[in-house]
Amino acid sequence: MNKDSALSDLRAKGFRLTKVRKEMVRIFSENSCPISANEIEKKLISSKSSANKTTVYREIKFLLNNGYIVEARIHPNEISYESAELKHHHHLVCDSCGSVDSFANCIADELEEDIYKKKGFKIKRHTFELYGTCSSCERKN
Amino acid sequence: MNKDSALSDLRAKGFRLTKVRKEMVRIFSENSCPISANEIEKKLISSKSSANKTTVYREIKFLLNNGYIVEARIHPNEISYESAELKHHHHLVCDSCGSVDSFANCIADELEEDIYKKKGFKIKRHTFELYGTCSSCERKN
DNA sequence: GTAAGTGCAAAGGTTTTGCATGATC
DNA sequence: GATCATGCAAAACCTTTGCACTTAC
Repeated sequence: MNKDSALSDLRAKGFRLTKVRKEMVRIFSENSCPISANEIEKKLISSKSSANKTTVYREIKFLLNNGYIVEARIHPNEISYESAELKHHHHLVCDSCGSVDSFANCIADELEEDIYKKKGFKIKRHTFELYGTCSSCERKN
Repeated sequence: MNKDSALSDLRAKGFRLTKVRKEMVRIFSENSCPISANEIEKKLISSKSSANKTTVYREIKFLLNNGYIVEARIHPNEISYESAELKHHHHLVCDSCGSVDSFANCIADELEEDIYKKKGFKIKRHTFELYGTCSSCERKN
């Protein structure tokens, strides 16, 4: 998402522009890879805008409910989030080093009509994450 | 998985056939939809073979490590599992009623070579779950 | 009998909730 | 000054670990 347009958008909708909110909007706008509540908390500390974990969770929920960010489940037992404005894509998660790359190929759209016709199931969203070994870890073996 | 072949397989490998293990093998062999530790615990109680949650988790880990079951992440904050012998498939999860259907279409295999050529990333496994509204919930609206 | 499997209690990690305080508009 | 946002403490979840007991072989 674009930081400035998101902020003026939020203001126009009557939401308050607090320190944490502005910082989190900035973090998501500058970050190309999904991040967890824990990582957000660390980034807030680094930028000298530290916030309570509860606040981080509440702000995540706020940005999620208002469509600024989306979920990405790249780690077990931890939900990550990224800007909703990024072009539709999915992730390549390395099992060895944890690095996250992204790729754009996706057939969900093509499946959508087919599955609706066959099963009457209306797809709204989907997850599609690939796990394996990245090139640099592959070279080490 | 086939219950009897799984049990004789386990015996052949020198593992013990305890009550919980036999029951869980049966549950996974008869269940076509992914289930969580919590749901397994309930099924064990129903079949009068109740076991401690810890035991359920340990048995899940055991069956997972030995290749009898696989993970399916269809719910947030909860891991589900299903028989590893089912033909490769993915899930249609209804946001309204929670029902889980499955479908076989998957492009991960086709992507595999392409992504390896382009990025050097070696895909080992993947998630692909579709969320939306099932036909019966769609009719109600 | 010996190892593998179990139960209990306790703890780890992530996420949520209640309530009083503080900041934004 | 009225809400919305925050912090703290506590709790709710899911899952794991340590240790003593029990069971399958």
